[in-house]
Amino acid sequence: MANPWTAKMEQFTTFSEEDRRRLDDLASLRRQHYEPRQDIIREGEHSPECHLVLSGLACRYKLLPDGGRQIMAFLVPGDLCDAEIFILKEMDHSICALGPCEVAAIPGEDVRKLLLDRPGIALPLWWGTLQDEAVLRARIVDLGRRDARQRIAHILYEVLVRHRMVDATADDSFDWPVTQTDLADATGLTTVHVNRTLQRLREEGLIAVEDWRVTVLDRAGLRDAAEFSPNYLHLDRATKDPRSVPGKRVEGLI
Amino acid sequence: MANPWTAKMEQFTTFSEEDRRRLDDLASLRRQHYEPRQDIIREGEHSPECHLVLSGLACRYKLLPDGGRQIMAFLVPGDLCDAEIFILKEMDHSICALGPCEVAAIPGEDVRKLLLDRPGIALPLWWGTLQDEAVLRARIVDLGRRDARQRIAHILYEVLVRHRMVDATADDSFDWPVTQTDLADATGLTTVHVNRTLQRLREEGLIAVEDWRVTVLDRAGLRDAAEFSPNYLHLDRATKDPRSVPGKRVEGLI
DNA sequence: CGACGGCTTGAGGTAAGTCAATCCACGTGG
DNA sequence: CCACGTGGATTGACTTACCTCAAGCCGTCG
Repeated sequence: MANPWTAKMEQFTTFSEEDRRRLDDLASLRRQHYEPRQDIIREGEHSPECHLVLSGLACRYKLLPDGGRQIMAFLVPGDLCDAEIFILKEMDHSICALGPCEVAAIPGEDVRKLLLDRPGIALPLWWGTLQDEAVLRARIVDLGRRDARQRIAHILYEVLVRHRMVDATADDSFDWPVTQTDLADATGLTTVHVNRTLQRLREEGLIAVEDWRVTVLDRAGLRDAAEFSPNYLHLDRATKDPRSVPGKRVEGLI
Repeated sequence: MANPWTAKMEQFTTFSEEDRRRLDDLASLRRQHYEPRQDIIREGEHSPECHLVLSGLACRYKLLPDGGRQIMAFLVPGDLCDAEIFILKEMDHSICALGPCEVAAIPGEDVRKLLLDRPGIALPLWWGTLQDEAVLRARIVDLGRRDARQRIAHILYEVLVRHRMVDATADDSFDWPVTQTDLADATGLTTVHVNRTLQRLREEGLIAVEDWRVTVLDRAGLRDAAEFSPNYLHLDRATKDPRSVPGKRVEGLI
């Protein structure tokens, strides 16, 4: 996977060669490796650089007074962990690598410079944050109005789509270094109930889980089980610039 | 209440006279009135202008295939409804006025011009969207890991704080044109259960509800019931510019 | 080998849901 | 002035999806 950051944004726009080169530079400047279960940034901290997931799976989470944990979002390659550090004094939640992760640390200063030099980049960047926000809203709908089976199906289907968005070679499976306890903390359920619900999705022939990898066996079935409606990902390309290269956008994602 | 938009952003920064004047102009240019239960913008629509709540209470919501509704956020004066229209082709959710609302319709073009003319406004504007996003995450924690009493207490306490943020004269009560059915759709509960839970909060002497107005009788008690932690609102002012007027920020919010 | 983390299973409990009726304030039309 | 309809709040009786507790299983690793 070349640069998942540009790949993600190219669902929305087409970059000039120079734009893409500058983004690639930023993404390869300071590469970091995180071990499974290692925090990338913690609640209350501030960092002069923001973090971009290059490979692996991470999550946004918050710890509760009673020791509980709520996972608010899964981060796939191409997602920014903490764009808020440009503005806010400290993080109001933490980010943790679930499996082994490659991460680019991007100095805030460089992003500011890039936005000045290459004004065409601001919009795709903003689009990315708006998509992230829409993903949060989708989670709210899940937690508020759907049962366990729908919640889990929705998360899995969404992660599949978001993976395929940044990796045109991906098939219907993806790495999933997520314990059932993690999934419980993301869906607002208990481990026990997640276990029984996953069993059911497997029995129904919708998914298979093996060796920390999920395979979607019946894409339409899983989509229906999740009542998945893709509009919130805003994958309809906005710019219709006739000069632009047609190629990059991944088709047939949903 | 003068201009709730600047009042909100002044929790974060201090504007120059000229900045404030320009913002005031935008907020008063095209004033609209919405009746209770009237949609301000609907899922699937696009609008050339974005909407700012000047007075009243509105909500972000999404309709589900089965006819259900999930309210994802309450909008108080000073909140932008649909900043995404600058970027995205269409809304992925709807906004509805809960009570009578005064709304400013701000042409996207004017915002772009303002950002170019007055660069100092970009950061406070961005801060606003980041706060909105943090409010969404708080809702996820609520829905995922808290029981009915905590959820309702948290929403009420948060709305109180956000009101006080934009209205220094506000006491411990606020307009609440929200039916128990609305509150059920926001908390992921049923009307029946919301009813019993509200009764309990009243019996405990934490709140009183009368004539579409909530009065918080025991602020500390409600805060504890909600396990409210204010850090996600990022009310610690970031800029420490010594030239700035000290006055505008509202103290003792929490 | 034992310890451990993650998965699985069973039995029993509870917060919240469902269904259905009643009450009350209101607005409206005859 | 009253009968009526309506939307919202309230209540009771019953059901259920999900939780709790507790044990057992299995592969991995030191």
